[in-house]
Amino acid sequence: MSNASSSTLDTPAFSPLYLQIKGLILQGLQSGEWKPGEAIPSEMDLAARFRVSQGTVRKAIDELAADNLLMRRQGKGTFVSTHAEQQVQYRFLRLRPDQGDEHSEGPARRLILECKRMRATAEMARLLALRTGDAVMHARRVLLFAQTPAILEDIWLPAQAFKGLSAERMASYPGPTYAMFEEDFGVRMVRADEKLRAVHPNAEQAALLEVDVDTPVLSVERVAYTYNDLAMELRRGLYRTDTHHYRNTLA
Amino acid sequence: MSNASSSTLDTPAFSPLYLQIKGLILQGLQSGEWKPGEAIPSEMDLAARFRVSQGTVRKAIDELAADNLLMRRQGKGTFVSTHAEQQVQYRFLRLRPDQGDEHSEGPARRLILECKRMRATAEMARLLALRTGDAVMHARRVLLFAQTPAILEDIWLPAQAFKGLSAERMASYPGPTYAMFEEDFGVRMVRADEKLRAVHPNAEQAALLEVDVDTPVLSVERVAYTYNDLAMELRRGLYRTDTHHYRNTLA
DNA sequence: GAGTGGTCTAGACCACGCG
DNA sequence: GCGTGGTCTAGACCACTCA
Repeated sequence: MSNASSSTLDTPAFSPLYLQIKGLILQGLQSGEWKPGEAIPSEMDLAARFRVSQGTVRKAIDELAADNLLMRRQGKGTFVSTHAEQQVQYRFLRLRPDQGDEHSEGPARRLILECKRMRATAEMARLLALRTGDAVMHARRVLLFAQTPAILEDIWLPAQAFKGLSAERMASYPGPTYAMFEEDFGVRMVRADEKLRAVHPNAEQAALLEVDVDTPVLSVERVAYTYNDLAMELRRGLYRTDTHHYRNTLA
Repeated sequence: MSNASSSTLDTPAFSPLYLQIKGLILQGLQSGEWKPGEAIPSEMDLAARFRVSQGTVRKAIDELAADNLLMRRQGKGTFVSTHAEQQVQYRFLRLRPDQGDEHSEGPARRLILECKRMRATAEMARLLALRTGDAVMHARRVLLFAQTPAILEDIWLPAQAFKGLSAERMASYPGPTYAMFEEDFGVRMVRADEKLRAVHPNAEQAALLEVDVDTPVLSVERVAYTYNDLAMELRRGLYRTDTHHYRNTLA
């Protein structure tokens, strides 16, 4: 493995071996060479393939595991992370009941209110790295915990990557929506940014959440990214926080 | 370095060497052997002291650095993290202006409204691992960005660890409050949990934030911990989110 | 027992900061 | 030029999984 050197620039773009290996493994993940839930080759195999020592491969995998892109399991192998079959379903959902542990309420019920094609507004285009007017899929749904509406969400997706998405599929898929995105469209969300605000719902939103229009609700704007920081989803949610709260840990 | 073995339990409490080393370094941090901002001994020195190889010390330090307890600086050494002199001031503050980068507004202005001793309520006691009625310090303050009130905060601290805290000191200290806690009281906050809700301010809160009582604001309850998961601060904040938002990243 | 990841070591060399 | 952390290697052994 040679160094990515001899650039014409002054900045040598010098990169340690293990970061180059990390990039190569990342390429395999992006290209779909290894799919979510599958095992990647053993450290020894990768070391032989890339002509480096096992320790160097290990350091690359360590970082990818720290980023939640890979999961190591001693004695078994290293696996591509997935939103399915993960002990914690809803990996990106931070809403927790005030009483009781994590999700003592069981899985959420979903009501799909809408799912149709539309054209991206200027702001959607900006956030999703599209052009204004590009086709996007728009879905609207309500999540209920313990028979009570808790979340109203609008989801926008680049139509090109999500051909064939339907309300029926969203309603019938058992498990997290992000797991369905992996299974049906090969799109794995690896990271997301959220902006939170306290707002009042409008009349329509209030009705769907079964609250008064003067009940404060938590507005959550999320942009989710797949490999290589490519934005693939815009989500605007309203969370009821009268019986739940948004939990966060700072370190 | 021997293994922490021969327990009477079935569970061997077996721990890899590097984790034991990590624990020993943590002890040094807790005990104040190395203070925030100072350098700890070099990897070679620590390896000699603990009778292990440099690689084992390195792995222990790697984890402590990943936890933000230590900062590595190539060519210089490894330093104890601090809330002061950190490029990002306000490490635990997630409020960001809607326009402009991080804190284009410059440092916040602080108004200290109150700072006095009181007795812990049952809930404070529970969150701070005290007993109901134990002495706590209570401070109330307003933070202003760009001359506009943005945050109203109540802070409660175990009085025993914060003897001598005064409104004057809080107002005059240049830099983050958490840095003052380190400097004046030797208390370093390493982690915090937050619970967020959308609420309405009461009349007093609304007046202090210069908003109407029917303006939704973001309620942020924070419990901050020092080494060893010891709770040392309860903070209840109200954030205005009309010109700012709470930013979070999920991975 | 074979194969996987996990730990530990020892040694070589590189990149950076500073006197 | 020296000391620091950063990278890379090679080899040994341990712990876990599964056939």
